[in-house]
Formats: sequence, C-alpha cells, structure tokens
Amino acid sequence: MLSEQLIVETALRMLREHGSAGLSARRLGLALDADPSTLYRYFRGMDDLTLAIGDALIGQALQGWRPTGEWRSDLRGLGLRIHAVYVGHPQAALLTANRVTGRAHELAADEAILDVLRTAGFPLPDTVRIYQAFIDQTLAFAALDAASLALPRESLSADEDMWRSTYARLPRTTHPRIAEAAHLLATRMVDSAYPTALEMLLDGAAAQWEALRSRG
Amino acid sequence: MLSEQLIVETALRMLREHGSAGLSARRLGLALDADPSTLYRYFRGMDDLTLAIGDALIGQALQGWRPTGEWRSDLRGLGLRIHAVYVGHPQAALLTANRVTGRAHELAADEAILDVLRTAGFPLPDTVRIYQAFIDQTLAFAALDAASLALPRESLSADEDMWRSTYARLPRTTHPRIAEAAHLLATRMVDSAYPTALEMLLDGAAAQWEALRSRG
DNA sequence: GGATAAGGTCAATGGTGTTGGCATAAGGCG
DNA sequence: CGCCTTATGCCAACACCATTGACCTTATCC
Repeated sequence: MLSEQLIVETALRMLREHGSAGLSARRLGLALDADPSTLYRYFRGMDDLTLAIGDALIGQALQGWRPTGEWRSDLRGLGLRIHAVYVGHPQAALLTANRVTGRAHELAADEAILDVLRTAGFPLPDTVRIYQAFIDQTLAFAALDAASLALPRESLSADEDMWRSTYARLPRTTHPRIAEAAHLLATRMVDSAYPTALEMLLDGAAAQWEALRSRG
Repeated sequence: MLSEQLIVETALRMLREHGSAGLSARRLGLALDADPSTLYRYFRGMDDLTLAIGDALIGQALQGWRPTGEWRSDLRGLGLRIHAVYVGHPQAALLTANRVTGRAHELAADEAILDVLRTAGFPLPDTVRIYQAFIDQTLAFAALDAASLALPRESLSADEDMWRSTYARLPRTTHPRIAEAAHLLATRMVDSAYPTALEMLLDGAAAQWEALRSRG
C-alpha cells in the first residue's frame, strides 16, 4: 500500500500546499492515513526523507533530457532544467538545494555534466573546475530564487511586505538613494538573474575551449 | 542585565559552537541564565531573533567600510566583505542569508550600494538592475558556501563523507566520468567560486558604463 | 500448516516555540 | 514618604515535534 515513491510524492504535495514548515512526520502520516512511525520503515528519519525529496527533484529535472552533442547548449539546457524544477518546488528546494544526496538521480546528473564536458574535449582538470562552477552557481541561484518564492506563503511575517511597509516609506533625508529608487525596487523583477549569469559562465568556458583549441 | 545586543551575540556564539540546530529558546535561555520566556520581551519570536542575527552580520560586514569613490573597487570590497562575514558565521548565514530583515544595517548596506552606483553616474534603471544582480549573487554564493561549511558539523549524516563513501567507490562501468574524476572531485576546492563570479559581474557593469560614456 | 518476516499501530519519551499570569524592582510624581 | 506605573524576569502550562520499542496483524514461503 505505502511505498517510498508514494511518500515522497505526498511530501512534495504537502510542501507545496502547507509550506516548508508544514511537513512533519505527524502531518505526513495523517495525509497518508498511516501512523507517523510507519514512515520509519521506509526512511531512517526525516533527514533521510529530505534527501529522497531532493533526489526526486533532480530526477524530475533530468527526465527526458538527451545530450545533443553541442556542449554549450547541453549545459545550458541542464542548468535551466534544474533551476526551473527547483523554482517550481520552492519549499522543497529550500530544504534540499544545499544537500548532497548521493542517490541515483544526483549521480546521474553529475555523470551527465561531466560527460558533456569530457566529450567536448575538455581536459580533466578543466572539466572538474567548470563542473563545480556550473553546478554551484545553478544550485546557489536556485536556492535563492526558491527562497523568495517560498517565504511569503510560509510565514505571515512576509518579507514581501517589507518592501512596501519599510523600504517605500523611508524618508529622503536619511536614505536618499533608496527613496529615489523605491518605485523601481518595489516592482522588483520576478525574473531570476540566473539565465544571465549562466550565459556569462558559458562564455568563460567557451573562451577556455578556444584557447585549448588554438594551442592544439 | 539582558539586552538585545547581548542576546544576539550569545545566539551567534551558540550557533558557532552547537550548530544551526543547537539554537533554541530553551538553550539560549540556559546560556544567558534566564528563562526562555524572557526572550519574548526583546523579540516577537524566534523568527524575529533570526532577523536580528542577520542584521548583525550585515552590520559587522559594513563596520569600518568607507567608499573610495572608485565604484568598481567599492562594489568589490562590499561584496567580498559581506561574503566573508557570512562564510565566517556559516550556521548563522544559513538561517539568514535569504531573508529580508528591513532593519537598520540592511538598509544602510542597500543605501551604500545604490549610492556607489548613482555617484558613479549610472542612470536609475541601470543602478537598480546592477544592484539586484550584485546583491543576489553575493547572497546566493554566501548561502551556498556557508551551507557546505555548516552542514558537516551540524549533522552526523555528514554530506562530506558522501564524496569518499559513495562517489569515490562508483564502478567505472556505470559511472565512467565520475570514476575518472573521482580523485579530483575528492579534493574539491575549499575556495569559493564567488570572487571569480563577482569579477565577471563587475566586467558586465563596466562594459555598460563605457557604453553610456561613449554616448555622452 | 506452521514458521518467518514485513508492514502497520499504540503509547511513551524528551525535545521544541509560545503564552498568560504572577512576582519583583525601578523610577516618576503627588 | 507613599503610591502607581512600567519594565523585566520567572513559573507553569499548552500544543506541537521526531523518534523509539513493544505489540499485533497479515501474507508468504517451505
């Protein structure tokens, strides 16, 4: 009746509906119509469940992805996919974005990224360096963007209101620069800065590739 | 006897010593030799205390900073200072890096960044865009770098060990790319990728400044 | 048909944030 | 001086949390 997959799916749904503080063994058991202690038959604890949720996100990002052979568009696609899935599950992303799960889907993603770079002809040291910069930047922006999406709903303290209640009402005498920019800061971009940053990173990698190519 | 500042300082010390899960109202009260409920005379709740901790970090980063008038080095200095303070308090950074406190020091930091750009002659829309990219990138990397420093100590699950126990032992048949890179991945950089990414962002801003200057 | 093991329940333990009521002490003011 | 107000701290309690060990089905294999 119960299964690891069903539990993870239910947990993801609860995170979406009740916020990242709404996930607890008790509530999860209630949603599954099972005793909370039952969950410990499938996971060592809530932390283990958290890692499983994170791995499910990565798996969802990689689903259906196939390398094209053009390393730049492949990396772009992988980064945007991972970022999109995390932003699509903000509460879950907050819990998992900075964890190393070591589970199947995460390993597959790392293998895929490394394979794209190696197949393109990058030497091993450069591959590892680019890989680290690429995955770190992707997850860092994913976590930040997820946080701004997840926090307003989860808590009534609502950081979002801060922009209207505090920033927009600061007197020009004490904070002139914020005051003059208030109307622009209030309508702050919902679009993430990640795509731009990703393109800049790919530019750097391309320059390196050209340098290698010219030297032979 | 008690004071807001004393409570925040004690909380920072507890976070450093006992990890980010070791901060609780009860333990904090114990460390201050006061009843947990006393804390609610100074803060609306633990979330309010969290925001105060975050603002203390920003205040620490700005302490002693003065603008030189050269916008590029000013921004670089601000970014590196903020990043360094967050990485220096990893457990506290994890709790606060993606929150908007709306308190005095945060407002001062935002005012300082905006002032640097406006004084340099950037138009208002460009100023706001660069400001957002700059602060988001700084905080995103700060949070990610802090996470990798904070997690190993806080939990015995130790993501750090994952690299040795899992990644380094993957068979070449199923994960050839990880296997060949394992020795490089194991000795992964302790250095953050933030300085490089920051310089790239400043490059972009400089290019924009040149374009504005050539047009008049 | 009986042993074995898996899957689920129950009750209990020790932790958490938070609240309301009560005590005490300090300071302002007639 | 005496009183009143306000601030500050303590105590007891509430509702929630993760986790565990003992128990009870139920199905499956030999």
